[in-house]
Amino acid sequence: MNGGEKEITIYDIADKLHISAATVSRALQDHPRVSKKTKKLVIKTAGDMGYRSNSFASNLRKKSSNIIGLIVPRLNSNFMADVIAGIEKVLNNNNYNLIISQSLETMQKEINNANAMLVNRVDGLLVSLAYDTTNVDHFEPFIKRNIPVIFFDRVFDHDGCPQIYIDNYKAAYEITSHLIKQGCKRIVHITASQLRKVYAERYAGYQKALEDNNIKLDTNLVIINDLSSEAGITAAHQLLKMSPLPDGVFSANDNCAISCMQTLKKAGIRIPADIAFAGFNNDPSSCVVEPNLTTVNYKGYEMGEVAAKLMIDNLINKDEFHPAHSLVLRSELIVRESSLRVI
Amino acid sequence: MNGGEKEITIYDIADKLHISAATVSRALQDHPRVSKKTKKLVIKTAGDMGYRSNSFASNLRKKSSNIIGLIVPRLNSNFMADVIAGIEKVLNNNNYNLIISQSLETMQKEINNANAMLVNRVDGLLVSLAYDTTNVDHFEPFIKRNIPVIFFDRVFDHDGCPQIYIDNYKAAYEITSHLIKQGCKRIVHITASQLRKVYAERYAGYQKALEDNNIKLDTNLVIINDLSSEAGITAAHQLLKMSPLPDGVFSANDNCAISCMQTLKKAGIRIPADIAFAGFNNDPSSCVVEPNLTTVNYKGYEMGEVAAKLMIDNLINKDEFHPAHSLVLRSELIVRESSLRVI
DNA sequence: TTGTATGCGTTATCAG
DNA sequence: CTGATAACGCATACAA
Repeated sequence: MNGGEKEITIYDIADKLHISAATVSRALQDHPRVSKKTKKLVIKTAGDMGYRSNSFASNLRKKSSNIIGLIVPRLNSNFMADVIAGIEKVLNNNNYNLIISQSLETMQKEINNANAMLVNRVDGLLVSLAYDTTNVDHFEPFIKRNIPVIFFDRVFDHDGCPQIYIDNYKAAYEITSHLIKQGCKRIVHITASQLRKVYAERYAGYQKALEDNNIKLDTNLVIINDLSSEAGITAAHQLLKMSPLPDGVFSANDNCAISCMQTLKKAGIRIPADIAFAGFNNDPSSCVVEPNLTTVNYKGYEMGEVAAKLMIDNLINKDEFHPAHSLVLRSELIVRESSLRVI
Repeated sequence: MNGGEKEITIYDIADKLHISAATVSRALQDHPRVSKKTKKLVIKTAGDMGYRSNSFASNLRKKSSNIIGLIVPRLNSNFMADVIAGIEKVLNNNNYNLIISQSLETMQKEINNANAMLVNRVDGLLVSLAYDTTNVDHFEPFIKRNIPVIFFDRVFDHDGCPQIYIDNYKAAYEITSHLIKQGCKRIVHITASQLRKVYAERYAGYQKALEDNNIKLDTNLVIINDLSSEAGITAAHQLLKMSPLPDGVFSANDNCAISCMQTLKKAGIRIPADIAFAGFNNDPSSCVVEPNLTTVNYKGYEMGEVAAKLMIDNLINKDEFHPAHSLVLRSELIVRESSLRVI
């Protein structure tokens, strides 16, 4: 019972104009070997008759959908919203559409989503992995079929899958070094699942900075959680129980840093005098919180654009040989009051 | 050149098992009139052969895509990210997929997006309108074809299109009354395009609250912009030039309220003593800013869930008669320090 | 420049 | 319970 009247097809247009369906099809595609006059007539008639091209039939014939799939851990984060906005803009400008789903940080749902994308016959897949994803076998069916799979942010090493990310190691090294320069000696690091390279590398950068400054790594100062606001509050309570009190915190995201900082402030801790703080992401809230949060600027929008552009390039030059080149985007340390000690 | 080997079809499975393609098709759909044994065998063989159902062909036959379209003004806002997360969850649980696009607040792009959705043959469309959309003719092709169009948040009155929103008039009335009770007499209202009912009704609620408290509306105190952070800064400078200085601000979103508040604070204005503040949305930043911002809690996630559920209901009972009922969701005033004056 | 004919892979109808 | 067959609407190879 879909729609009162029957849908118009190219045959209906052909009948009306006493030409063949093939010509109508060609005219609608702006095929070079159709006279200007017929094209104009066909397009006008199509409009008048309320024709809409049937993408099912067209896709079936062409074996491509012009749809790109996107699988992310969560849709509702500032960072991811920016990424998606960037992706959508680029795809839309290139006449591709975007179909999205979230894994909610579980590998099982990520697998289900991947299968749905496979059945929906996306022309390419953009992926940022869930916390607990241990392998990427669920993307093999795409790779086997030469459907490009591009990882961004939460990436995975796989031959044939380009990756887009920032130099997390370097950024973490810089931010930790900065804290040390501000006089911090007992720096807590709050991070998430070490299965994800982003977090493992931030941790590694933190370690290296300590080492280069002759500070021994104290694993009691490393807290692994899910970097949520709630986790930040819990972490704050953990910190308060440490003795001596840490004098610095480097959280792997702003969200967690902010709630942790606020909880500590309520407990009477002075930021940055007692404990200096640094986050990661440059969330809007990072320059709302007082004192403003030192962080790493890490533009989601740009990452989305770059990922989508790389996808488009891959699809356009599908026949040519493509080394799976990866892209490392720039990030920058933004020093704000939360880590600045007046000396 | 898509994929090295040929894609497996139900015919290949049929050949291998020496049964008909029809039986394979039925088995894969778990059709009741297929023996358990055949079903099991077919499903196993399909898996072994690396079969994936061809949704193009299937959709072509069934004339439905199981895809829902979503058009929003911007993807990267806290509110919208929550909405989308809610929508995706519900759709995914019901085996529908989500295809999204953003109008970037322009009607022209909204029209283009709508056309793309039409060609992509979405089974239903969820829409939140751009600032400058003056009519909804571009959704007529859907309505004509009985494809459900549901408006949420930035809605439009149209017979046959359900709407989901909150009572903006009431919320604005409450928040303005609250400011008045705190002693505010010259309350600035910052809002956006009055083409959008959400903003027009908030403005109306503001006016009504003034009126009920015998405060004369002063249109010089009403600022219309795009509610961005930048607009908040500009608004702050406008406020500073007003004399006498206003003693309250009700901004139609938190984002703008926060940047305005921060700018005023830097200029030496005390919040709430000199100027009391209230926003709208309950953005995460609203409880990070100091003083914490009084606002209206307005859960995007729930709105997304409700919209998606209504869509699913519509699609499942497509044959039955459906009055285009609308839904008004609950919202609540959250009073925080930004508007609390110690008396 | 246009027309003819065919197949893309399913699902649904009908018959057994 | 299973099989044969006919659409679904379009794009393209081939013919004219």
